[in-house]
Amino acid sequence: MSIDQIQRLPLFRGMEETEIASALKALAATENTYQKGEAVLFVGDQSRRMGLVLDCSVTIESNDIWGNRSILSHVGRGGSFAESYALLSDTPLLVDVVANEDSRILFLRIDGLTQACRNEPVWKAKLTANLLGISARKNLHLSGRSFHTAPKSVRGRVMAYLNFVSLQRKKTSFDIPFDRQQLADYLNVERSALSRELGRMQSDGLIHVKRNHFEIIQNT
Amino acid sequence: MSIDQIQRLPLFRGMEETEIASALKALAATENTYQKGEAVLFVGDQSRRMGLVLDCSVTIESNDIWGNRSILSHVGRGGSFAESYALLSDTPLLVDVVANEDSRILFLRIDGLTQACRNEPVWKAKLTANLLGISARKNLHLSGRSFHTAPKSVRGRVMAYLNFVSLQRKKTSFDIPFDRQQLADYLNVERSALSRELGRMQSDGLIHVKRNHFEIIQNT
DNA sequence: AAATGTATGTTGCTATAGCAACAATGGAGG
DNA sequence: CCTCCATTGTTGCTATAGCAACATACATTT
Repeated sequence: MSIDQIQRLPLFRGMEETEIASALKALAATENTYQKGEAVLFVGDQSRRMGLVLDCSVTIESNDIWGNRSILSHVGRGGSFAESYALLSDTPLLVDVVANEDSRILFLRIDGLTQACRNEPVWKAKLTANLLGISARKNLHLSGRSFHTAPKSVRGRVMAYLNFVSLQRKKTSFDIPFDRQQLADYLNVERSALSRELGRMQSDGLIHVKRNHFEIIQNT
Repeated sequence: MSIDQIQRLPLFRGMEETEIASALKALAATENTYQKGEAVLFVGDQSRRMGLVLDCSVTIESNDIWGNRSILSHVGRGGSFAESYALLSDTPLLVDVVANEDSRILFLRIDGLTQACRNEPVWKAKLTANLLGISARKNLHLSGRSFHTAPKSVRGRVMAYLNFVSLQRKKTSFDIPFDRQQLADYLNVERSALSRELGRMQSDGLIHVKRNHFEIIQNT
């Protein structure tokens, strides 16, 4: 991976090449690849390392005893996951992290990042600041998901989600990173109920759907 | 407020008295009081300041157009809120913050905390590190709420929540910080459906309820 | 203690989400 | 082009969550 690709990652933004090098060394960076569907981290794991998605994407999900999956979020290229668990390293994971496609993941050992030491290196301060921003953003994402699952009706949830994506992309026509089952699991509804409702919304003239491409039709 | 009370706040943990003084000054700390039910922050606000609960508690909630409330979290004494919005200061609030009782709030201007400057003062590094920990913890709380609202049945949600509180307090008998309506709004269910289900769970011998005191009955 | 207001419990009705089982569609590979 | 497999759509049944309206219990004030 080229250095300026790394510099573009949110985590390393604003850092000099030499600083990144020090950081990667101090954080015991290791890379790993995962096949589609393979678990990157498991419920119950106590990871001291956070993950950084170098290629493709992963899904953060919770699976209960009866096999019901609930998707908490989707992390794309450049995104990170398990920072919270790594920082609070005594807390076992409450979620699974699963590769969506064949993915490349960089692991960084960030416990100890919050232990202040004398003569702190510059890279550490920058990295902490970046991580703080990332954590803040993740908070908003998690809140976002709460909003998308708050409405009681399937239609309400779909609208909340599509509306959000549309605002984010600043387009009324867009792809979503989920297939039907995943979208259902993200919105906490039944797949068949979702399909049914999407059909109804389409005949009601609210949206146009094809596979994972959506278009929101403006009410004139 | 006495200095060692302040030092016990998670945000200022591990900081010397002089460091805290510098920090409070640099963060333009201001205090304010709110009456029960009064809004501390409104949806749409763009606050550059985070809030710190000095006394009593506040609720983070989202109210839709039809008056349906959804409670995202409960922040007690020493807890903080709106850090993410303050750090990402161009992002308008998606939630209301409401005082649960007559509350005292300390506001701190933390935007700019992530802008690195030469010769960073020690207090800044410590504060950033603390804030990172707080943010991480908040992430887990938000995930937690997702788990409590993931089950499709009212009973499932109640059990998920009570189980969690019980584990957290390490007791099978405890008070919860919500009244019925608030618990219903936290779990995203109807208050009457919640009451009905609590009754059923009681006659099924799963729990014992009185007002906001709960007891989980062990299945022998 | 009476009175008032708020919180909680109760209940019948109805809409709809979940479920299961099956059908159709679309893509990938031979 | 055909086959196979994964994804998506369809549909009838049933349980239950939501809703509304009312009843009861509890707390607070005078």
